[in-house]
Amino acid sequence: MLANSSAAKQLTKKAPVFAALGDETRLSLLLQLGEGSLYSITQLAEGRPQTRQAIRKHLQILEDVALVRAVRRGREHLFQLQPESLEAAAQSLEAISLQWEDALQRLKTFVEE
Amino acid sequence: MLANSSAAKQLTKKAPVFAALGDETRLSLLLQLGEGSLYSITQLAEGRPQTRQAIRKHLQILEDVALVRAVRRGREHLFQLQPESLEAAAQSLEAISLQWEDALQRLKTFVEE
DNA sequence: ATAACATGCAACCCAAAGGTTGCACAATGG
DNA sequence: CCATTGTGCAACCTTTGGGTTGCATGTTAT
Repeated sequence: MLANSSAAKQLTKKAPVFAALGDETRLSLLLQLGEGSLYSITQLAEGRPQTRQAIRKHLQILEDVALVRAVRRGREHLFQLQPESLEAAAQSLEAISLQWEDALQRLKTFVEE
Repeated sequence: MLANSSAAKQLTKKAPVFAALGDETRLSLLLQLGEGSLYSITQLAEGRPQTRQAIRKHLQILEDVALVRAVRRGREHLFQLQPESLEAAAQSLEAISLQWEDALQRLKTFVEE
C-alpha cells in the first residue's frame, strides 16, 4: 500500500518525539498524567528525586513535541496528556513493521513463482 | 483492565528503546532495514553524510535495544530489522493511551450517576 | 603471498542533556 | 497588607551523545 511507504518517509521528522519519550522521568510523568487528572508542576514534582525545576524542564520538552498540554489556572500551571500524539507515534512504529511484512510477502511471492 | 496498568508500570524500563528511536539517522537506518534485505555496515553507510564508524555506533545502539540484529557472513557484518521490538514499543505507547481512555470513561460514568 | 576490502578499536572534540542552586515575580488567602 | 505558595529565569556544572581521525586486524580474491 502506498500509504505505508509515504508514512514511513515522514518518519525521520518524528525523531524529537521519540527522543522526548526516551527518558525514564518523562515516561513516568506521562504515566502519571495518563491517570486522567490535571496536575500542577509542584504536584508532578512531589515524590520524585529531582527538583521542581528539573521536572519543569522535562514537562517543557514533552510540551514542545505536543505529548502534553498546559493550561493556566490562577497561579498554577496544569498539565494534561495529549493522547493523539502518543497514538501518532505508535502508528509510526507500526508503519515500519508493516513495511517489513510487505517486503517479506513480496519476497515470498517472488520465490514461489 | 488490569493488564493495561501493569503493562504501563513496566513502561519506564523501555526508555532506552525510545531513546534509540529518538535520532534521525537511526530512524532512517531502520527505514532502510525495513525494506527487508540484509545490509552490511559499509552498505548502510553509503550515501549518508556520516562516517562508516559513526553509522556503526548507531547500529550498535539499535542492536543494544534489540531493534536490530546482526549476523556475520565472512568478513562482513549483516544487519536486519527485528520487528517484534518495534511492535513492543508501539504497544507500550498504546498502553498509556488506553489508560487515559479508561480514566476518562470512569470519570464519565461517575458524573452520570 | 599479497593487495584490496570490511571491520574493530581507541583517543579525542564539541555540543547538548539532565541536573542543581539562587533569586525574582505573580497570585492567593487570611 | 503581608506571608505563603506556585512559577519563571539564569548561571553553572557534569555526563552523555554524535562525530571524527588514525591505525590495527581479519578475510577474501587473484
